[in-house]
This record gives sequence, structure tokens and C-alpha cells, in this order.
Amino acid sequence: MSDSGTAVRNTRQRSAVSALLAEVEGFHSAQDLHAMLRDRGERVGLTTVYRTLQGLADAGEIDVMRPPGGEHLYRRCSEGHHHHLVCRACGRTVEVAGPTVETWADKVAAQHGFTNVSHTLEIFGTCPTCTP
Amino acid sequence: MSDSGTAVRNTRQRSAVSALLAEVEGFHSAQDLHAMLRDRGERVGLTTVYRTLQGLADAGEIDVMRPPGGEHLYRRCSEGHHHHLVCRACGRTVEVAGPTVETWADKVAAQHGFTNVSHTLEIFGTCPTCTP
DNA sequence: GCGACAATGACAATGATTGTCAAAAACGCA
DNA sequence: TGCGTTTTTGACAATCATTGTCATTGTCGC
Repeated sequence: MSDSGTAVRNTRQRSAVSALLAEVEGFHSAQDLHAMLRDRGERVGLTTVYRTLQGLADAGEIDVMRPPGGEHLYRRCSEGHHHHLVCRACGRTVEVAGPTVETWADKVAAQHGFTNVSHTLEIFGTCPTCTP
Repeated sequence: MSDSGTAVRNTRQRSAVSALLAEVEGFHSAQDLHAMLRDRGERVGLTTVYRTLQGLADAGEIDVMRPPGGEHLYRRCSEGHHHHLVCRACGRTVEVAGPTVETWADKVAAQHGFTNVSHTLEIFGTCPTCTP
């Protein structure tokens, strides 16, 4: 389940998506990224964008967020595990690291005998700029 | 935005959904709940189930979880704020309270000047029963 | 009891995501 | 380097939960 025969091939489309993610900031939906690629002149199918993003997410190279609004948002993010603080009004995103939370989550899970633990955490609020 | 003229009326359908949620255990999707209501002989439209669940969620009477699989899951849960530890294999759910996390989230948000803060946290793992 | 007004519900619409499958491209190997 | 195998691509259809619509119905204040 880790690196059996599945040889991942290096294609122009995959590179294009990776390159784009390396340049843009903030979260973007798959459709959003697809549109940007087309603006750049890169011809990549929407289906391929979805699949590439899924692959990158599986590989841990990008982060997926599911805001309570609808679409999945993808973002290339810094190494290691961290979480996001998102402004409800303007969408501004701050990356926050939370060793406290990591420890707590692992501890709680262990207390209940859970193994192979992962977790997701998003914090939503109104940022200073958007506060009246 | 809190309790202006919007008078919430007490209807048979709303009671039915509430009553059902009070009896069933674990998380259920809207469609799931709708099917259960029909089995019970309660005639409630799917649209109404969705709207009622939304209302209850807004009022904080039920909890919404968005598992990485698709549908929203609703559950009547204990008072106060808490989170969930979910088994990837069997779906068993454990309610966990995390004062540590609440504090941490609020603190981090405050540090960045965010107000009106809320957060979502789910922990996924494999429960003891499902561990080989 | 009556009237205003929110709630209901059948149905259509939306819209993101996934499935399909033939054609094209990439990589391993000789 | 050339060839064959195998993955990948991409246009389109399909899926499916959720939301919008709007005429009708039921509630609640008075």
C-alpha cells in the first residue's frame, strides 16, 4: 500500500498543477485552479486537475480544507503538520502550529485505544480588518 | 441577527425530527433521518428535514460533522462544546471534551486579533476492536 | 375565531465531484 | 534509440447531496 508497482509518471499536466500551487497563495478550489491554468495557457482537463490534486493530497504535499460552504479548497502548505485560522469575511488564512493540540489529540486517542490517528482542525473567526 | 421578528413556530414535523434525534444514537445523514421518519409513519418532506436540521444546527442543539466521505452527518449531542473521535473502520464515535483545545484555539485566534471565533475538530483513528 | 405570515413539500435546479473509456504520452528495456 | 506496455489524460455523462421555488397549509397572536 506504499510503493508497490504503482509507478507515478511525470507529466506536463502534473508539473503545471504543482508549479501553479507553488506560486499562488491561499486556498483555491479545484475549479479555481483549473481556470488559472487555462489563463496561463496550460491546457489541462478539469478531471485531471481533480485527480492530480487528490494525488498530491494523498502524498501529503498539499492540504485540503472543507469549509462549511461547499467546495474543497487546496493549498500547498509548509512542511509538517499545522492548522488554519480562517477569516469568515475576507477568507484570509493564517497558518498556525499547535503542538499542544497534537499532543492532546494523540493522548485522547490513545486513552481510548485508538491507533493510526490523524485529525483535522480549523478555526473560523473574523479578522481585525473585517471587524467593524 | 439573534432574535428579531423571526418567530419560530412549533410544528409537527419539527417535533418529529427532534424526537427522532433524541432516540437514535450516533450520526445520521439527512437522507437517513428522512427514511427513518417515513418508516415511523411520520410524513415529513426531505426538504423540511434539511431545513429543520439546519435550524437545529444553527441553534446549537445538534452537531454537524463533515466526514471526508461526502454527506453531512447530524447528531443530537450532549450540552456544551466537544469533539469527536471517529473510528475509520467501524465508524464508532466517542465524544471527547477538550478544555485544553478550546483554550488554545481561543488564545491563538486572539493573538491574531480574530473575534467571534469557532472551530471544528475531528480525530480519526482505528479503534481497538478494529485493530488486527 | 380570524387573518397574517411563517412553514411545508413536491419538484426542479444547481453544482461539485466521480466514473467511463478511447486515445495519447511516458517510461523501462532491449 | 526504438518499441511495447501501462499509466494518464480529457471530454462528457452520471451521480448525488443540497438548495431554490412557490403555491398551499398550518400556527399563533390578537
